[in-house]
Amino acid sequence: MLPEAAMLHDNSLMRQRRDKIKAASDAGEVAFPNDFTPTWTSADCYRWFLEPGRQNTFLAIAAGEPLNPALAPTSGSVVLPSPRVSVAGRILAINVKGKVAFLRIRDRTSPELPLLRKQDDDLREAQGLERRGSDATTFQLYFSREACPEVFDRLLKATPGAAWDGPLLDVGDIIGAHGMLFRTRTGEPSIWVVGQGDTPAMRRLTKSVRPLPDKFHGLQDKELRFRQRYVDLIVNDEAREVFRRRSQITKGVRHFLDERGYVEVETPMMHPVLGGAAARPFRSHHNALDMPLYLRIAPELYLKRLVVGGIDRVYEINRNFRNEGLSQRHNPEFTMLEFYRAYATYEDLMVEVETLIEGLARDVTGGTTVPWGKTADGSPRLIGLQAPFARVRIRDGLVQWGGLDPREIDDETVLRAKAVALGVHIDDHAPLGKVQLELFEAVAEPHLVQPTFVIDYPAVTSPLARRNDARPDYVDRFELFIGGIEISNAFSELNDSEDQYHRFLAQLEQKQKGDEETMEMDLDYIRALEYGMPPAAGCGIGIDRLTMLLTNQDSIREVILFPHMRPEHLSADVAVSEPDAPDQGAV
RNA sequence: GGGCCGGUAGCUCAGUCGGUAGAGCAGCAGACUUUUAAUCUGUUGGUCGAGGGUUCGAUUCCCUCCCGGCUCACCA
Repeated sequence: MLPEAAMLHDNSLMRQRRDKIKAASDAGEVAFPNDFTPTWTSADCYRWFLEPGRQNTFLAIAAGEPLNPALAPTSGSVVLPSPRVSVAGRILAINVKGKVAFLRIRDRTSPELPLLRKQDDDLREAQGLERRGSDATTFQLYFSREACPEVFDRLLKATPGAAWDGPLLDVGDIIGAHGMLFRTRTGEPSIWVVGQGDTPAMRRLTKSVRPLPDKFHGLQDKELRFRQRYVDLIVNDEAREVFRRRSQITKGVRHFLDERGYVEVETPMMHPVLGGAAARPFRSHHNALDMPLYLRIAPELYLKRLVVGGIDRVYEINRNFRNEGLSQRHNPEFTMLEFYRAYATYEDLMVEVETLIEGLARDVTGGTTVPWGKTADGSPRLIGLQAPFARVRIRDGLVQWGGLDPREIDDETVLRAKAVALGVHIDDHAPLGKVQLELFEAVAEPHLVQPTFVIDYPAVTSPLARRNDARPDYVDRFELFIGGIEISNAFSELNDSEDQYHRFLAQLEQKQKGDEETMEMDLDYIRALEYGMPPAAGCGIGIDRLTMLLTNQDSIREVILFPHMRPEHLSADVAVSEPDAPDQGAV
């Protein structure tokens, strides 16, 4: 039985928490209110503490109000005026200590807190105070029974005789609180929670019926982390950081391209004709039109139609779908940036790509040297992302890493023998160019850790790329490898409609030989080219893989919020429905 | 699809050379007026992934299946 299956059933912890909802309802409260407006975020609060004179322990009193005797300063405390603040968030820890209590909450600004805490530490150090030294992503609320006895007894402590004999709050609940800013004896920026008039010190806004995972170890099971990403995001700081960076990356890409005059577009994700890449598609069907459709494997042909239409600089960031195997680096749907630039060559795009990636590394990681996995001795492997990147020709790579003599590069017999010796499988019907490419990938990719543009691609493997003027069997194309994985693929675009037509024909021939990943003839695309596409170059960048690189994650599933999984209910159904099965005897 | 490893409390894990299981956290009861993985005392909680076999007895051994992780192959 899957752990999830068990969780579909109620358990004692959940029953207990549901009873607490009922206790609140019975007391006349709205169980799930939506009338609380936080006025400050946790980051707002932190920044308040960064102001001069607020680094050491102090007690805050509400500005303009008399000192509340319940908030009597401990001996030696400085008293500072504080604004009254309302904050809201999810409780990540409850710590009741006699007649005081501490809650740690998280809100939408929590990712900013580690940096703010560091700034705070720097200020404290400059004044001869101890660094707090914490990278906590939660913000602290302080309660004293004296300041808010009704809240304290009802929400945080057992109250004998109450509808529910115990604290009504649990870790995981979402609360709204009101109070003043102060620093505890240990210097922790906190809110002294205290009500004001009709404003209660604290209210529960949402009850969490399911208990959260272990507060220290978090959620470790990868399957549960991916299936229940919401829980992963609640309890695992690293997961939140990965997706914060992913958002920065896509924003950074858009900013970079927008600044250079590119126009963002959205083209069809359902294609009547398969094209733009070599891959197996997902098939669908339109009922009203009674026609087959493919989920797109690449946006390329539509984007180039737009270049024909006069959008000389165009890009799209969106999903591609490929009906192929799953792996650490492959998800059936993945996010691709493609951009096209008229009057540019693939060499121009190399500069554009290395500038983009260097800039993203700076924006997202703060530098151009990023850690990527570990070296053989266990220390972090470092990748330098400062431009320019290295460039290597496929034939040079075959010589350098494949141990081939330069004269053997065009000898298919020698290459195939080499492939067999290395245990690399290459189709018998593959032409020389494809043999070269596959052999190169086998021998060179492990060496392509530092960013490297691979160039000199054989024309047969690139049916949409422009031929090299001097050597028509080759195309003006590059692939960018970083960390041993392919990050980008780009080429000068073929805009000769007649050549394009014949290359599509060649694809059809490949298909008849049994290749399942060929493109189809796209006559409308040929027609578009016949109107004339300006000379152009285009580039694709795998956003998921780029995110892996800039977050040091070795699996694509760590950078996709909801990676593809087997359907969960197959196993859960068995476990859950068994007691009610109508014909249990007939097995 | 092949190979290797795994599934034990809500979570993180230990354990049982075959005699129906433990810890920490969470929960519950209590103590504690500045904690931050708080601490201390007591305590609840388990169809040991599912089914079958061997056995007096299976969570443990065997078989099948389900689910997952890693890995190889195809692919970006």
